[in-house]
Amino acid sequence: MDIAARQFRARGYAAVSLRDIATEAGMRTPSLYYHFPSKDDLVIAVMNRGIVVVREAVTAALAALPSGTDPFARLGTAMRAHLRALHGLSDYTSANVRIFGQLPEDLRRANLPERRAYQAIWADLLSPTCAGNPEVLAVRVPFVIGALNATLEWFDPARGDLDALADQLGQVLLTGLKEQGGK
Amino acid sequence: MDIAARQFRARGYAAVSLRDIATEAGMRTPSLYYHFPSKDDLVIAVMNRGIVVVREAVTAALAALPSGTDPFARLGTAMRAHLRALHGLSDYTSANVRIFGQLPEDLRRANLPERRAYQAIWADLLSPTCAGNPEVLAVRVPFVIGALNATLEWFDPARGDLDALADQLGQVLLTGLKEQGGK
DNA sequence: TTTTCTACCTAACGATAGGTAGAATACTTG
DNA sequence: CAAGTATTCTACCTATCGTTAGGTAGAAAA
Repeated sequence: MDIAARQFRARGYAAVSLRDIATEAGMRTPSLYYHFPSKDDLVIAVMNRGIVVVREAVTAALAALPSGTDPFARLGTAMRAHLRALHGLSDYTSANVRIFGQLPEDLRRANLPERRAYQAIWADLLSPTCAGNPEVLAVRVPFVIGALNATLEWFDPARGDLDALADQLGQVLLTGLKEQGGK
Repeated sequence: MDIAARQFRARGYAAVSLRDIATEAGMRTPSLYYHFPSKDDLVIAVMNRGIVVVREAVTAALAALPSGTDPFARLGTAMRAHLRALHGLSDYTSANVRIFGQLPEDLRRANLPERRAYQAIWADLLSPTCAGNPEVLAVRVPFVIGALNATLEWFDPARGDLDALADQLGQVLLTGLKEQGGK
């Protein structure tokens, strides 16, 4: 599964064949079928773990905060934890974000329960910013998650500081572009 | 190309075969080869047009503004035009955003010149928010474009008002989440 | 000692992919 | 109308895909 996640992340869902995965794992293709009944089951397992990993990372980071922490500080912490999971922790979360849009609909549906559970965390985090307006919340939750996930397409943690990125994005999302972005 | 863009947008790059495109176009697969020398050439043409379309839409919207318009009003106008191109105008831009991450590296590289030209527009728009700090600008440009593009994964223009979305996202991006999102 | 399980193997299947060769048809122009 | 060009056709190729069938060596359990 580690190998599958790495390859899915790097090259996409359809472009990675079971042969590719088996080769890197040092075995023959059909041997994979001892561990997974089909490619679909393998990819579902990778996808679900991707959400579990990031959810655990975010909840752990929030739990480490002193109780009564300012809602905006909690948001910043969650953003940082999410970005870390995306760019550093493992390939599962990044693989999930990368290939979710490439999956046929039934595979996507299989990942929806995990995704909804994760979105619920962000709904809690963001509801203080929405004045109890559910329509605003319903937009802000996917928007923030989507904006963070989109960094996967352009930010390279090998060439830039992940913490600096988290700081900058936290500032933009919390205080807006009108706030000058200086040192 | 219209049909190819629609299918790429809906089902991804690898999942769409030349047979699918030809069938919907009312012809046989080899007939496509009269118009495009390969699938790669077809997809490159679609990808490039996708950026051209959104760039023209944004520059036209900006040109229609009275001269001397406030930089933040210009930003809001550009965001709205970008979202319109993504969700309404044509399938080329949405296809581009959807499948760019799925393409093999050489095809992605073929689209980079257009993408860079489009990013230059946003660099101009955003530089007033960065106090002349090039590192901040280098983060904010892809961040804003990526955040807008990410709406493609969760917003359905058939079930929500695109203008309302543009208003909300403009507010969040310009003034931040700390600004309560009310009516 | 007999049986079952684990973790792989080789060989091959049907389906589908992008692509090619060359004949047939449609359209335009002298 | 004839010639030539533009477009689409039929028929086929090779490569690769996910998957299945059937088997094997060795460890674990009965």
